[in-house]
Amino acid sequence: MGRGKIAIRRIDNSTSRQVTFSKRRKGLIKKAKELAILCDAEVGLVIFSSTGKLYEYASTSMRTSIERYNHLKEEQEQLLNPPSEVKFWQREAALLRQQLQNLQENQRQMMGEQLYGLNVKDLQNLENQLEMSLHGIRQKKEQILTNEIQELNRKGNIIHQENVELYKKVNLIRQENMELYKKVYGTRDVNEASGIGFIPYGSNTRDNAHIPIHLQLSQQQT
Amino acid sequence: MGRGKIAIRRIDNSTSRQVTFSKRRKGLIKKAKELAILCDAEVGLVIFSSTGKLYEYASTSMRTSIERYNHLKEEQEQLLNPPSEVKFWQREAALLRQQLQNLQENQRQMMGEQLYGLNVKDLQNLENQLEMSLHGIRQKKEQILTNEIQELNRKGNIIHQENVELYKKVNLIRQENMELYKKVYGTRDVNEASGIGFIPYGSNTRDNAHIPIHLQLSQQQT
DNA sequence: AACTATTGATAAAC
DNA sequence: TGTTTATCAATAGTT
Repeated sequence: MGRGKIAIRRIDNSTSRQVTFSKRRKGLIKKAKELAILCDAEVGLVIFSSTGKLYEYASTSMRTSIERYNHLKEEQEQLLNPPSEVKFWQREAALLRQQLQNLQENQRQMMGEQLYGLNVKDLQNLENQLEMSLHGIRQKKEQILTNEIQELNRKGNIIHQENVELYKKVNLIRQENMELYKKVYGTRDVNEASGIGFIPYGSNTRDNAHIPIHLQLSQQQT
Repeated sequence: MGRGKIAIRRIDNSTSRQVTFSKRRKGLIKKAKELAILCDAEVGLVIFSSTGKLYEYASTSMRTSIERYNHLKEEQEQLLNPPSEVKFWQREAALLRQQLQNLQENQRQMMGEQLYGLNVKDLQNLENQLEMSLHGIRQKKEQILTNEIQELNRKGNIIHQENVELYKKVNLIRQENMELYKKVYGTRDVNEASGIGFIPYGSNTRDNAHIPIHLQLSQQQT
């Protein structure tokens, strides 16, 4: 693919060899990336130029890929060896990897991706499952809210009770105060003189002192 | 590049994902090979399919490439560390690699490849160098041949001397024999009766018994 | 480094 | 998995 085709053998001219290296290296890494993304594969690529410079690409991380490669190779070499403890862990890892994959598959479908290949029944099941999940989640949420409201009501009532008690005390003290005032200044109109009036219980502007005050909910809604 | 272009994101359909994986994996490995050959690079490539299967390509060997990668990475990490014995060997290795490369370059030119970019003077030098080499080689070869010829001549002379001695002995014995024959059978023609003639020294068909026989050379010529 | 004519890779279909 | 074909992408040679 170019102005002309070239034979696949070492390019003699060092300049054009370097140019080609630069171009093709870029292309190779791009293709490696695409493979990893398109096909959900793990790709590790190292390139040493003829001058010893390193270029690399890894879809996850080079360390991880190399480790995985080494483990796999060791595994292959152990096919003839006596079954050891290693085998157990290898199976364990394979199992976990499988589980992880299933889980991912599931989650992808739950997220509404990767629906290709599912028939109506599958989709119905998925829908039902999602609805059940949703129902459970809403129920849980409502219960939490209900509990919180109840708790707030309880606290509100307690505070209201305290409030009533306090009003009573205040009025008692005012009356005592008024008696003392009369003894000191005579029978003049006490209210006008002091500016401090008797406040009967239940004279709030809001006429709701009997019912608990509904406090603002502290929980944020998502 | 295909019937239609596709977005670079995970392919949902697992069947076509596998098909694409197979095709692109093949293509990627091909391109990796080409890069290695065309540009004289060392390439290592590992691919794990989403099912965990390993596919790999290495222009030299995967172990080698991984080792080289690890060493290089360690080297990079040591840029901040105190200069150690490792540094020395790293430089040594770099030096050797450079030397190796120069040598390869040289040899390639000596082999008549990679002559691009050389001017007439370079070419003349190269030619002179080659001619000097050739001269030395021929001289060496001729000396070996000369020595061999001398040695053969020496051996030939010895054999010839032995031969002469043997002839003399044979004739002496024949004469003894003839004397005995005469005593037994009288004066009849001894030669016709026995069929055994007197062979005088020097009566060879080839009249070269005096000069050493030039034996066939055992050395093969290249 | 930018530009194209070409070849090569590959997506889709079978 | 292999083959075919239409199309897009990579790149060899050039400026």
